[in-house]
Amino acid sequence: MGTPLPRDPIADAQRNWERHGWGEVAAPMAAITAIMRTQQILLARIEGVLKPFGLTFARYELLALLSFARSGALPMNKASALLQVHPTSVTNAVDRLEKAGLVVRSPHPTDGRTTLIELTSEGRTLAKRATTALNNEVFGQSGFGTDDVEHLIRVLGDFRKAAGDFAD
Amino acid sequence: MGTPLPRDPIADAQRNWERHGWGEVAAPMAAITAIMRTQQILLARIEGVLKPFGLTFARYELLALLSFARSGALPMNKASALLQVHPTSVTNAVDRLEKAGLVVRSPHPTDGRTTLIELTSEGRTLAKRATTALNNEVFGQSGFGTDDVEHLIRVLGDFRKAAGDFAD
DNA sequence: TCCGAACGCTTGGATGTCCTAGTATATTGC
DNA sequence: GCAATATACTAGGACATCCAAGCGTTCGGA
Repeated sequence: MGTPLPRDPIADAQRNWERHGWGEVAAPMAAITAIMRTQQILLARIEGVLKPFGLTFARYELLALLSFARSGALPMNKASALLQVHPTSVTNAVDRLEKAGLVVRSPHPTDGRTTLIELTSEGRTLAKRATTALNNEVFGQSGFGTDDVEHLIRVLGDFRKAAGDFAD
Repeated sequence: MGTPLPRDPIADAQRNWERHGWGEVAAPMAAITAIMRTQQILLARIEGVLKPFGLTFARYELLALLSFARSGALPMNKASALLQVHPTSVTNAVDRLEKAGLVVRSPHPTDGRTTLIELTSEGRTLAKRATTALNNEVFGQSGFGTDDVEHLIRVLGDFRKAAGDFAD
């Protein structure tokens, strides 16, 4: 977005919270705000890597999910649940992926309500290439130390579980 | 989005990554994906609390920022830099806040290019009330332990600094 | 058996984010 | 002093997300 700021704006916000009598919740506020900002940075990096492939993160996630499905196909509601996004978001992504020839919609063999999303061979190839790029350029250079990665996985996993994402 | 999944989809993705020969980057991938999902959950909670006030998170952030400015006013480019969003996003937020009577635009006294955003008294009052609600209903019940909060602030702070957010 | 409730997907609308381009004002350099 | 460059904001467009509604299909209890 531009040049680095002279000081960390989130640390400033934390101090402001404390100064206004909200010391009790200043730290969680800062942590949550940091998560929001970190997500924004990571998303920008990911989108940057995917752009040459004509993909966005939302579309890539769907392609990757399908590529791990045994048959290369999944019902739309299943994809919605696994990606944890609203069904209309999946409809949107499938529309565009289908237009790009990366997936096709097909009717469910036994349930007339359900639509299956199926990877085309182009889709499978592109998913592989995009995954390689993301692994090399983003996940392989996350900037997080090994211990920190483990800690994040644990802490955020507990949070997601408590939020009702999964039973496990 | 619905019922909890039987298993953690991110842990599954991590296993898929390992199974396909990407063991080296499977953990960072899982950590990053967890950050994306956690952000989504937190944002939904925040928006839920702000909805009764007629605010979204983007608009709230701008109100809060202004409420901490000595004069209750900031140039748009300053707000854009501090909130770390694109200038057009600030334009968008100000348009809506101004329509709601919470802020007003005024010309900069010495620089004809610059527009100042100024809190109205309604804006200041609403910011206070919304902050109280967020502190009580979100930040005060984040679900993160004290140690984890400190760890998140440190790890994500290092990450943001390395990403060029601030010099400090 | 059959009708109401539940489920699955899509359409339309509101928001937010970013990018690109355009207009106006300031600053800089010759 | 004036032209070239830089800065500040806004308009228009592409995407993504969610919610509310509508339509068709399936399930379940009387």
